Parts: sequence; structure tokens; C-alpha cells
Amino acid sequence: MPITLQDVAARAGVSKSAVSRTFTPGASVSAKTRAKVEVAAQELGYMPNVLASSLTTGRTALIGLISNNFTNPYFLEIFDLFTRALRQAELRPLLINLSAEEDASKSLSMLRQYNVDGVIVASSTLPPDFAKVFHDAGIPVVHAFGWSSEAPQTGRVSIDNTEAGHLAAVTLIERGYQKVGFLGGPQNAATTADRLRGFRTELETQGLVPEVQFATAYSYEAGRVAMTRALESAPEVEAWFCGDDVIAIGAMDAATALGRRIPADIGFIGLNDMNMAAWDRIALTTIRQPAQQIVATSVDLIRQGIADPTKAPQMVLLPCTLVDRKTLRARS
Amino acid sequence: MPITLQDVAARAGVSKSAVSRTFTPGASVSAKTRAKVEVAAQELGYMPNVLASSLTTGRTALIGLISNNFTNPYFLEIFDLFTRALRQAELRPLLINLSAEEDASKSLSMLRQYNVDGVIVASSTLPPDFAKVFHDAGIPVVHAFGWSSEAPQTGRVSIDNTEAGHLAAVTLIERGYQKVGFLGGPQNAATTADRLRGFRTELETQGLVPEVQFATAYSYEAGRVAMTRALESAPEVEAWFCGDDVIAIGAMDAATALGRRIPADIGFIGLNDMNMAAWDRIALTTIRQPAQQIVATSVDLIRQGIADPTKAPQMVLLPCTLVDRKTLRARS
DNA sequence: CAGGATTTTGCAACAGGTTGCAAAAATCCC
DNA sequence: GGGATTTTTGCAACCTGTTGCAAAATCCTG
Repeated sequence: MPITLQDVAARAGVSKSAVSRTFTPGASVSAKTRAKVEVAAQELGYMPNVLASSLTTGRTALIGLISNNFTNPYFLEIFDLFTRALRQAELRPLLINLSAEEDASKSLSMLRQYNVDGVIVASSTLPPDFAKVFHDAGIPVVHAFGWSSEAPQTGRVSIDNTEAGHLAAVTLIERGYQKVGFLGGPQNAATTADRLRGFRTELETQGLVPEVQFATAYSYEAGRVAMTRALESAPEVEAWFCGDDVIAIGAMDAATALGRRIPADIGFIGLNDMNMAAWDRIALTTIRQPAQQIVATSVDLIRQGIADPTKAPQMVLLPCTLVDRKTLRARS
Repeated sequence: MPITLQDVAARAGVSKSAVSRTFTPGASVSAKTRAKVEVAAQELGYMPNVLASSLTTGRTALIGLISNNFTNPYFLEIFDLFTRALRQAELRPLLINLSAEEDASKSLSMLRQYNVDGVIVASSTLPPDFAKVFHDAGIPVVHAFGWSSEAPQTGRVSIDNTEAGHLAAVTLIERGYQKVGFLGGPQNAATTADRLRGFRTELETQGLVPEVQFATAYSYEAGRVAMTRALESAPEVEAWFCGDDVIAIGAMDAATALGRRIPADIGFIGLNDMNMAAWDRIALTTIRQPAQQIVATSVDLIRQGIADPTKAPQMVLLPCTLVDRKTLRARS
């Protein structure tokens, strides 16, 4: 029993078209009819049905927001940013938890059923060609936080992970660490490979080669078990570059549990700079991703893709910066 | 250019109705036509357009998932659970970040425009009558994590916050604490009042009266500043019951910063039992909300509400339990 | 004020499905 | 095999809006 166009038209004494046009920006309506319609709509409490109009316009203002990082607190910040930015752009997020999805291809058909205007993939672990499926289906898509040098041509926004690896290496070298390690996220995550490459390349210039280990997930637990193992197999490492803040925290707790003091005995540097990294009891030295900018740019790219579907996908890389706190020894 | 009903009908050599019925559970189609249609649909890659069908059926399978707790890591766990449970129920979350919304009433009209089948409010800080708006608009709604004894008649699922207050008090008494404090969440959050009431009542039986303080938000920062203030104004308090884990962590860091050792000098008990509470460097003794059950029940209530809109809203209270870790001194 | 240019308006078709109804087909029973 | 039942099917109307088109109304100019 919601109010329809019909009802408003009847009350205002005009045709359906007139009402429709009143609510369509840029349509041709005289001031007089517009006024009549607006009064009637007001009185009736009319709201156009987006879904019905999507039938003809093909627009729903719905954006599929896909992620599989629901165990990494950093992503709550990301979701916060995305929901705000989308809201600003008059777009609505249809949230998909990909780890709950038995089959990724299902999410495509689902999103097609709902006629989403675009898709944002917010994930550092999804394979770089995941987003391509949507692109191929003609749906504007951007993959945020997941850039990789091997990724195919779809919209992408991310830091330069190779650069992040460099920065980590430079920082560790600068602090005088000689035996360093890399504790990456899941080995098959494309971002991990890039970070490692950058890290390695820079170390090589100093004739250093890192110990390398991988956690099975971007999570505290994974970081903890990986580091427990690593401290056994490579106890000589003096500082670790961790693929992610939450992994770093798990790793640090593993080190603490084995009696190592941070940063006196062993150093850690993370990546992301999630809010939590600044908490006193964490105080993690880390590499900051410009999340706000990544999100803003992603939404902007999506808007462009919606406005002009023929536009070629864009790829933007943003710079990352070091945030020095207390898990690395001071510059020697 | 997506495939439509029409296309499938043509290919299968049947009427539109036949195709429609094939995809409508419980409709009358012979096995033979169903088979023909399915083949054709398969070949063409047909997917029914949910939005179009919603026009006649009135169903969208869309559920508004509203929250304003995007800074509390606990809620990432909640979102994870909700997306999974909704997925299981073949429902899709349209995510709304209420803190980004300038005006709450806008979210109602927005959700109406999208014809959502139901609304889940996942928040401990939203006023208890917030959900009522949807109920009054005829949209099935359940407010999860926000029960309050003064809440109006809408669907609700939560722990019994008064009971949680009791439990906290009993625990502190049992450990021999005499001077205790309550550091609640935002003072106007209804859940806060209930927790305080339960806490106070139980303490009274022992002739104790708590110091009470409020944080301005459910966040680390808010907990930290509130506790810094509290340690100044009420330094004699030996143990604090904090309205939430993340507040507790902030509070504990404030205490540590002022040189108090936990639990030797001062004790803390939280509420929620978020994953992070179990991290070594946190090891928070806390009261556990059965999040999984709260979510499952909420989704179930929504399903019932959709199935039978005349059904009276249900309210369910779930029990909470103590999780003992390391921020309270041992039982004396 | 006439006549042409411009703007506004309503009609009807359409977007992609669903569904009541009556006709057609299949099934059943003796 | 024939008639009564039951099931399946297609037609056409409908759900709520949008939009091309032609007619109607308004505006402008001389």
C-alpha cells in the first residue's frame, strides 16, 4: 500500500508523466505543474520506487561492495570509509562477504540479478583477476587495496606494494639491522609477492638477503603461529617486516611469549597503520596506507565508470609513508 | 543486453509464463517444460531480474543492515556473522553507516525506496525507539545488541544487560574488590543504563556503591580519556567494570600510562569478549555476549517477520557468561 | 494580433517479470 | 474408450516508473 506515481498524479490532477518528470532532474516541467506535483507528493508522502525506475533507466545506485577480510580490524575502518564515500556519491553498498560465499562466481550472478551499477572489491587477498570478471560482464569495477604488478586491466587503486617493500627495507637498514626477515600474508596473495620483491631488491643493494616466511591469513592467529615457527627456524633474525599490522601484532605476541623484548631484542615493522597500531600497548612502527585517499579515489573511479561505461579502466597508485612508533630500535 | 525471460521463452518454445513458473518455487509446471526451459536458460545464461520481479511480488530479499558502530572492532565480527547468516537465509544486506547519515529519518525513506524486506539494526548506542520507525512503517525490524528495559515493542535480540551488570558485580565482589567503579559507554545509550542498574543493585546487597563514569563513545580513545579523568577524580577505585571491551582497553592503557599495574594495582572487566580480548597483550577478563546466537536469532526473527507480517514482534534475551583472563586478580 | 518558434503535456508503449483465469492437455477411473 | 478430474499452459492484465512522439499550450517577434 505504498503511495505510487499514479496516486500522486491523480491528486495533483496531472498525468503520470508529469509526476515522473518532476522527480527526474533535467526533465521538462513547468514551474506550475512542478509545484502542484510537489504539494501532492508531500501530502501523500510519496517516494519514487528506485527499483521500478531501474527497469527503464538501468540504474539502481547499488554498488556491490565485496570483501573477504572480515577478520582484519583494519577493514572495519575501510568499510567505514567506503560507506561514507558512497553515501556522499548517492550510491548504496550491497555488502558481500566473500569468505561466506562458497563460490565466487555466484556473487557475479547475484550482483547481476540486482543490477548493480558498479562493484568495488576491497581486498588484499583476492586474486588480481577476480575483478576482471565484472569488467568483462560490462560492470564498472575497481579493486581497492589489491594492486599487483601482474594484475590485468581493470580499475585499481592501491599503494605501490613494491615501493612499500622498499620503504620497509630502507627503514630497517637505516636502523642498522643486518639480519632481517619478511613475514608475508598468504603466499598466494599477489600483494605479498610485490611487497617481498620490493623488500628483497632494496636489501640486495646492501648485499643482504631476507629470511622469508608466510602467514596463512591476515589475522592475529596466523601471525602468531607463523612467528612462533619462524623464531624456531630463524632465531637470528633481528627485525621482521610483516605483511600487515594485525599479523605484526600476532607475531610480536609470539616473540614476547618466547621471552624476546621488543624492540631491544627484536624489531617489527607492519603495514597499514590501522588505528589500533597507535594504541599504547601496541605502538607499532608501520607503513601507512592512505586509506582515505584510496577509498575516495575508488569511489570516484566507479562514478566515472558509471557515467561513461566506455571509459578505459584506470589504475592509480598512491604513496605510502612510514609511521615511526616503538617497535623498531632508534636510528643508530 | 542481458538475457530476459522473453529470450528464454522463445528459445525453449514456450510462453513467458512457463519460464517464470520454472523459476518460481511451488508453481505449476510439468517436468517436461521445466526441463526445456532449464536447458534454454542454461544455454543463454539467463538469470531472473530480482528487481523486476520485486515489482509484482513485493519481495526484494534486501535487508537494511544499519549500524553506527564503525569504530568498534567488535562490530566487524558482528558484520561477519550477519553477512554469513543473511547469506544462508538467501537475504542480502544493504549496509547503512548511520554515523555518516546526517539524518536518521533519511535512512527510512531510502530503505523504502529500495523496498527492503526487513531491517536489522545492529547497534548498542542507537536509541531503543529507533527501530520503531520501521515497525510503524510496516517493515519487519529487529534491533540486535541494543536491548533495553524501556524499549518499545519491536523485535529485539540481546543479552540481558541488567544481568550482565549483576554478573560483573558478583565477579568483582567474589575477587574481594571493595572500591569498584563503572565506566559506561555513552551515557544516553539505553544499554548503559541497564548495565549500571544491574551492577548497582548487586553491589547494594553488599552495602557497596560504585563510582560511576561515562565514556563519550565505544572507542579506545574515549575509554582512555575517561579513565585518565577517573584516575584523577577517584584514584581509590580498585576495579572497574567497563561498558565494552574496547573502552576497557583504552582505560587500561590510561592506567598503565599512569604507572598502575594490572591486575596488581587495579583491575578491569570488560564486556563483549571480542576476539581481540584474547590477544596476549590484552588478555582481558570480560563478559561474553553470545554474538553468534544473537545474530542467528535476529535473522531468524526477520525471516519470520517477512513470512508473516502480522506476527507480533518478538523479544529474546540471551545469557552472557564470564570469560576469565588476566585483568582481575585471582579469587581471594 | 497573427504566425512561427519553443516549451509543456499526455498518450501509449515499454522495461522484465508475475499471476488470475479460462482453455487445452494429461490423467484417472470404471 | 468415454467422461470426469486434475494438471499444465498461454493470454492478457498488471506491478511502478520512464520516455518518444505528437498535440496542446505558451511565448516571442514584428
